[in-house]
Amino acid sequence: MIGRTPSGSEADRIWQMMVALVWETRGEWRRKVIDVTGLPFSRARILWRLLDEPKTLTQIAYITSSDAPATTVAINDLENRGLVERNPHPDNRRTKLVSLTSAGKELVELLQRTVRDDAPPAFQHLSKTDLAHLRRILARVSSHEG
Amino acid sequence: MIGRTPSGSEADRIWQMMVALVWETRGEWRRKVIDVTGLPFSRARILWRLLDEPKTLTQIAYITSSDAPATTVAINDLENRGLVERNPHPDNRRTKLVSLTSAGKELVELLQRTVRDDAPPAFQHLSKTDLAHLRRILARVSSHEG
DNA sequence: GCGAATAGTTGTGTTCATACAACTATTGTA
DNA sequence: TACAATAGTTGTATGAACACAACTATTCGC
Repeated sequence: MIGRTPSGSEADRIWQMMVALVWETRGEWRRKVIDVTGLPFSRARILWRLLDEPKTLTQIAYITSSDAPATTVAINDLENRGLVERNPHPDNRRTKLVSLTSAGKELVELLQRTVRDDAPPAFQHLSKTDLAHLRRILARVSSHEG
Repeated sequence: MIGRTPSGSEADRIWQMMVALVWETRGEWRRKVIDVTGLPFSRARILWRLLDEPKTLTQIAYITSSDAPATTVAINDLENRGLVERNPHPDNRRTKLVSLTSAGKELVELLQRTVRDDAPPAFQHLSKTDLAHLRRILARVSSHEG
């Protein structure tokens, strides 16, 4: 369904090729995440993001682009499953820091090990030169991001 | 949440960079699609796929990786909105061909015009050479797909 | 200290997605 | 012809996502 929007520039068209390529693989990957974790995808996604560092509910709401009530419910769910815990914030007693429990951490690490987001076959067959080009270009785009 | 799976090859790592890049843009894009069409995303997606050619319900179920009942419901919805119609299949009276009505076609074309999936800014700033590399590489991957 | 703003919780209602069971109609085949 | 497989429909149940309204607790600015 992507790669069909005829937008302006050459960059846009190439971008859309890239989106199409990636998009096609996401369905299966998503299902695998759900399978391995036994969690709804959006919950698994929160766990993943907590691996770096604990986050407040407001931060989580922002990341998931949902609102405060939805976030409370999600964190309640994860807390009930023993994957996450609320801790008091050192500086502000209004806010709570959500962090992974050891079980939560293990689950994310399991996810990383089992649901390998490997490149599709055609991608694996690219030449070393092409891969180098691609890496360089993507790195450039990523670094200019945000 | 992506680009964090430490898989094997260099190709895998680059692939994951690409996924991360694309993934970040999808939320907003999805919301825009919902906004413009006034449809749930999954419905809009079906319309999009029908632009090429009419499809049977089984084909649509496969594309959306949902089952037959869900597909019937989705198509009923789109039909009630006047965006889609069921026609008899010329060769097989069991199957029905779903095609866009003129209103449906107009909606998809509106979508294509308004929800432009433009490349992110950093992408726009790539050199002509890099864009050419990228185009060539992506084309190679796409053509080897499936 | 008081009022406004912030952080989070609880509860409600709606829409979507998903999965399954049971059914009709048609086609293909032993 | 009878039986199995295919295509689609209807109904039901459940879980998720999303958006509000109303609330408590805490903090910040005046």
